[in-house]
Amino acid sequence: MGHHCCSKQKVKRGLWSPEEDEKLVRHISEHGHSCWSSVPKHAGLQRCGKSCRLRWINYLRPDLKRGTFSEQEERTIIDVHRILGNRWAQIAKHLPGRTDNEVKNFWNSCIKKKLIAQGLDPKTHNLLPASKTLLHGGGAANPRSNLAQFQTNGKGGGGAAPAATTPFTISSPAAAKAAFEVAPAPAMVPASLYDIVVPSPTGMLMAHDHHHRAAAAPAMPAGYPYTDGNGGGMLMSFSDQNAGVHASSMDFLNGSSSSSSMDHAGGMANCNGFSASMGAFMEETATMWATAVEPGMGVAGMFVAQQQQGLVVQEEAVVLGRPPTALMNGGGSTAGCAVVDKSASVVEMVDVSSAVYGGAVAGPTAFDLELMESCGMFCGGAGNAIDQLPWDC
DNA sequence: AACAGGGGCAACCGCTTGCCG
DNA sequence: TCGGCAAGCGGTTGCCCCTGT
Repeated sequence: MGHHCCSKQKVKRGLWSPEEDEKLVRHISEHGHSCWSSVPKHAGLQRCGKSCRLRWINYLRPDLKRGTFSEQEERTIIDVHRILGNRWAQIAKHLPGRTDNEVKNFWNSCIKKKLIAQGLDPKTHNLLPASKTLLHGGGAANPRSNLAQFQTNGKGGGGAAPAATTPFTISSPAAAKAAFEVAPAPAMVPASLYDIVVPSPTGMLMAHDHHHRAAAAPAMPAGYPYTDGNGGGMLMSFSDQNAGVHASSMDFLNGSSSSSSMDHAGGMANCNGFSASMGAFMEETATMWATAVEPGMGVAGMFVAQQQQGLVVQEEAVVLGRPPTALMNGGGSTAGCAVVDKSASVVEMVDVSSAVYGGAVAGPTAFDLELMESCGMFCGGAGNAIDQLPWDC
């Protein structure tokens, strides 16, 4: 069955010839494509408008990158896919010059197989059952759960598609707390794809800030793009304009924070277990954001204060009662801060001049709200298990 | 050299969404 | 509010090419 638009006319199907390509390119460069259904007629093509549109978007557009995917692109796809699932168009938006079709094909033909080969379920990014059995067999007990363990013990795990594609499976603080506390020995996250291997049995995907926990923090691997080279890792910061300046740093690895703002931001009572679980969740989100945002995309979506310079700024802000942004002028090679006005649903980004961005951003910028929404952050979005978190915001 | 099988990729199909009258 | 149309999107198909036998 052809397209409804195709049924009205005799259209050619199959591969496009160079002549057809040339006609389409010439027509669009001269007249644009205000209405795709009229393009084939005006361009002199025996194709349906839909086919023309696809050909243009996936192949003829001048801004397409083409060629093999870089390691960074691959990592981005994996990280964003872990959050968004098979939303190829959304994923492709984080890869300039790549189309959803290209990303989808690359995933199906390459990444998917790599994940499976490493014992990961490409849908959930969890360890496959066989791998879990193998890895959980005699592992040493460690209360610090890694991502795979965290997800495995959440409510979703597998089964129905929505849950399966949802990277976060906390159904409630209590459930998360329980899941976290009874978590069996963690398994190592298979190496190479996530590119972060810590030399400890914890298998954490990300180290935490060594400014606080230098002795305990696992070192980040050399070359990991979001570290300071001193072993420091990710750090998330929150501030609440309603409550005055209220910045905090989160120590995800150890399930604690330098202030109570995590619970405050979550709109719930203090709960150590939840803080730990929430930390894992936020860490995951941070990973995705940090990886998904590419230089030069016009999107400065970073909710992560990075490395110790950022931490110092945040802490100083608390002490001085000044917005952390006021303390971030110069001196740090990498610093970032997000200011969140929950009541007005406004998120401002300020100065994220890190290697991640290639120094492309300076001054207030727009946060990647679309991505946040996709992730179901801040009670937004629908269809994501994270929505079920009783966040009061 | 011929054939079979598999992988990769371009294109298609059909459902969903958004816009407009 | 509803229906029609166009665009967007994800899943699937089928062709082509490469590699192994």
